[in-house]
Amino acid sequence: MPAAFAVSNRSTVRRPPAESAVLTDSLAALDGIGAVITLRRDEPLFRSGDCAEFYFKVLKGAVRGCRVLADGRRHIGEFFLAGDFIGLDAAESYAFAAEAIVETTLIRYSRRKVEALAAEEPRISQSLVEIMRAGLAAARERMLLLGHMTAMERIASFLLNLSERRSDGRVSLPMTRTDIGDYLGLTMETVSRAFSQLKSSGIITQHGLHELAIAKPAALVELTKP
Amino acid sequence: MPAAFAVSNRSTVRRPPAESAVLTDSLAALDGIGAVITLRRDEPLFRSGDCAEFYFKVLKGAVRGCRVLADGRRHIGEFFLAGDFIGLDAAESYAFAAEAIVETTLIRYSRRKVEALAAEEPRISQSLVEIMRAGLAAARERMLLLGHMTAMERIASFLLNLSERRSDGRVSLPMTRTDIGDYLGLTMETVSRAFSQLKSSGIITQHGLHELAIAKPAALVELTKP
DNA sequence: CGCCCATTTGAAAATAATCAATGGAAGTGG
DNA sequence: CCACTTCCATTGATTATTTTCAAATGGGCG
Repeated sequence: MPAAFAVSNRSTVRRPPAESAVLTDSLAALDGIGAVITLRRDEPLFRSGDCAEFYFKVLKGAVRGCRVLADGRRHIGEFFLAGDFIGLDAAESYAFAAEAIVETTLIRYSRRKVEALAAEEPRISQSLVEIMRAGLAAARERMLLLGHMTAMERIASFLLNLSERRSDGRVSLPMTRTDIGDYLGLTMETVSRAFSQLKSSGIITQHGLHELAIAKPAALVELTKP
Repeated sequence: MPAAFAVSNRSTVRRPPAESAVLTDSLAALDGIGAVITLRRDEPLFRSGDCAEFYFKVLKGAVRGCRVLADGRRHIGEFFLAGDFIGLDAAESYAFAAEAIVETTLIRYSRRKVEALAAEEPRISQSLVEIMRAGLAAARERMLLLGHMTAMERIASFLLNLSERRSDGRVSLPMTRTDIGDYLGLTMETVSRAFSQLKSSGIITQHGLHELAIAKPAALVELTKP
């Protein structure tokens, strides 16, 4: 039962520039058939099990893709930020719920129309396969992180991934500490302690609760490998 | 940098019977263009970074897909058993190394030929996308397992997944305890202790080191959820 | 038959989770 | 606009699970 996943154009996965240009170009053709929608904080985009009628692209804001386990534990499979696609990999229904973390605007594409376009334009279906490949690669990186990294290594990797989405060495964290914990397989307290430690060692500086700057990127990279 | 992944026809991912029939049928067309190869125990199929010239299908035996971290820790991304495809999702080069766990026979397909076939036969490329979707879904399940499950929950899930590949309630474990640990994000010792506990509570019985039977499947299912 | 390597088991140490309390920011309503 | 309320974040102390270190057992392969 496949589900939603994210790939941004400034992807966290390194890819030859030419290829991502192709990807951006051919998918730009989709924008004509999309409708813009807006979600308020904590508003659901879809629920797990809903018929997967649409694809989405985040324009502004942030969305979390999450599942709730039998005993109440929550797992966040993905954060979708500006530029990310949601639901490209769904089968008949979504396997995750998606909720806005902050006020968010998205483009909503009819899956049916996208598939019709893709059938005519091989370049579009090729782009979709590329996006799935990148999603798979990202999922593998995360498996490695979740299976073999310590708390600090996970936090450091997480911050570096987010920082790749901006050019100014800053990181926006619209989500709560609990969200981050559920994403990294840690508790809120462990996340908070790691942040405090990074602050006191001068590796990061905080500018409001939801924005911070990476003062020593090299030191952070060191922390990702033990 | 995408890599290899596994999907069997008796997939661990539940899918409507009609769909998997389509998948099996259209991919059977590939068998004509494949060559059979054999690997001895611990022999590499390919290394990380090798040009991804081929796809493979396991006929008999078992293969592990693994990466080695900077400090020597090893991560196993996937076990490929009979029926599984390897390398379908690779880009230009393989992102994982693949090694035979025991003596293994595979079919080797030229990637170029498969892609030519897929370009002519939309059903084939559709099947490839389906396989990638299933691979992505499996990767998500594993992220959940690695991020939010205890040692015993991981072992129980692992054994149940393997048991779905056979109809007789038995499980073959061609890999070592260390392999299993590297796959589940645990140490060899923790894996061994969990097995001992399952044996002493009568949930599993051992028939040789590399084969066991699940005596109380329901009890094992209970252990996957806390 | 014997050696070697994987496994099992035990005890100690470390990492992260849990429990608990305080502090602070954001949002609500008067 | 301010005060109140609520939720989120931080910090501390304790507990639990898993890892690490170490030794002994056992099976499989030559």
